[in-house]
Amino acid sequence: MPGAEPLRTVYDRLLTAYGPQHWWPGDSPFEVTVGAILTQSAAWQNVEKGIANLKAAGALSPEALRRLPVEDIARLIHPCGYYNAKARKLKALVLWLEEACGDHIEKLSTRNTGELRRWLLAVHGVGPETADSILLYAIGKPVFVIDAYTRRIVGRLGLAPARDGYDDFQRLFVGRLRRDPHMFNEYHALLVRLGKTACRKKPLCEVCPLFDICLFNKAR
DNA sequence: GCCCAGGTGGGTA
DNA sequence: TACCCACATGGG
Repeated sequence: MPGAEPLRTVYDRLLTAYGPQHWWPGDSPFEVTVGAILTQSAAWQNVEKGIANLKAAGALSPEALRRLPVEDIARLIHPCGYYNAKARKLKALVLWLEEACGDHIEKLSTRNTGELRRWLLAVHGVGPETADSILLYAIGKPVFVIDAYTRRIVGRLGLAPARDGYDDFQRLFVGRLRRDPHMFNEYHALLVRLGKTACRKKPLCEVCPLFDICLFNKAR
């Protein structure tokens, strides 16, 4: 595949350095889906607290979330931040799940990926990253998730202009790599791992597996 | 006290 | 279409 080499190199190096990341954390496709909403512009540590609260309250199911008043959901997910906004988003999501698949997320795997993505994007609170996280991590579709870490890292490697849009970044990966959900899953998780550790702080650059090919270092 | 974390929607020019 | 802002907690 044309242009695939740099992306393969990055993947191989990250996998060697960090090993499999076993993503997405979550006991069920529904928990993964809820996590995709709660993690919007939030630290995962806070998301875990919200999910634990939902579990403890017996509220981590589509039926329970449809039944609960939005104020109660907001209280349970308080640690996640934007709790009022996210409570409304969860409501919209579980209403959609009932309509889309009768709450059986696994049934969605047989549907056309593009149609499913457009359908998800029409749900309040589901943008491109959230839709793709659900498609890949909850449904197993071969879509590449682009997040802030991915943009930053790809930009620093000089593989794409940092101001490119979501779809531009996605085409970069999907167009140059084989469409393998397992590899896309691992690749995105590894980019987040890198972003959370070495890529976050300048002094840690020396331990970054991509140190020598990072423009950020060459410019210094 | 400040910055940022696995974004999205709505309003305005 | 392209910005700008609201939405909010918790850890470093």
